[in-house]
Amino acid sequence: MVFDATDKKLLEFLQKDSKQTNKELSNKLNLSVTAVYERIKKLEKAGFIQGYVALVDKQKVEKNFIVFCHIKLVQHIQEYVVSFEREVAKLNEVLECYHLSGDYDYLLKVLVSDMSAFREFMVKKLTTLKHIGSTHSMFVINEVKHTTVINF
Amino acid sequence: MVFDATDKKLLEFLQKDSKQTNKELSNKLNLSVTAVYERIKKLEKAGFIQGYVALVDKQKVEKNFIVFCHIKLVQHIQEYVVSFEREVAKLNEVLECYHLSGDYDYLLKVLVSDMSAFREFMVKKLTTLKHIGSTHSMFVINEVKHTTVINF
DNA sequence: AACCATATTCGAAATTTTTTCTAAATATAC
DNA sequence: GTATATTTAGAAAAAATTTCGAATATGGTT
Repeated sequence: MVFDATDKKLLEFLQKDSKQTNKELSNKLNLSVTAVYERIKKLEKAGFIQGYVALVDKQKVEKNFIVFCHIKLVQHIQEYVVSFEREVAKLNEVLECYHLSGDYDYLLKVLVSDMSAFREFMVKKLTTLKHIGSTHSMFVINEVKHTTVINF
Repeated sequence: MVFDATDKKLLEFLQKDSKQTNKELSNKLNLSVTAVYERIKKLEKAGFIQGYVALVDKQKVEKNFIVFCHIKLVQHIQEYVVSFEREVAKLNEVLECYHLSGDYDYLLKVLVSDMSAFREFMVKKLTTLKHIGSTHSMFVINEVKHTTVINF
């Protein structure tokens, strides 16, 4: 599939605001409404666009306490890895989970309402997962930047 | 503003797929199309919904190399903090930046195409920022989970 | 350069969705 | 219990998306 400069610009715009009309986009791209429409469908079908979502204000819904958790597994065998990854992905509080190089095996981004909710999460959910060795938590004092926009 | 169980469900649906029509949402919520419409407008105006975006597949656009960077400032004075935060937020490769408690001051989530692009980013952009003391990079082997959906 | 096959583009029409409007129903406050 | 908002619903209007056929451009081949 061809993916030209116009497609790039289109993805740029849609990543910033997906509620723009095709007419608005057609003006910005100097194209017809239909051309914009066809390009978007092409990008969707080719899998460039994974989906469209509403972004919710964390503060408004009282989920404003972010914690990054480093996690080591007791042992690095296949079965433990697969099982841990499957179970951790199910936890709603875990927004992101990465398998890392370096001293720790995993990095989790956890979102809860406050410190007491985090304690609850640790005791009731995280530490009850099988095969976990040690954990190390880092608390976020301030979110300086957070974007879903990928530049390319 | 009142924010009831129906609003919660509505935000849940919109966080997963913002391209659903109000008619589809009205079926899921047992409401009329207009009721859904009014609730969405209310949530937008009250700031619960920050915006609507398209999510792009990292692999497709060849930006699939994630690095978490810990950063220490040379000194923790107001001027350095403000200046660093302003400058780091401008960098396109930096998707997220957090001011942290603990051993390191900041945690950055950096997205680039590959290791050589990361080296370029470190040398040309990150380490040229003023007031940076030390950095420590952790490379992502695998993204186990990544969601923009906040559960509440 | 001429040719073909494939892609993309355009404008108009058809369809669908959003938005507005009015009135009825429901809830809230006094 | 009555008055005042707020929410809801259905219909109509406005706007957007989607489809369609034809024109234009693009890339590869001879």
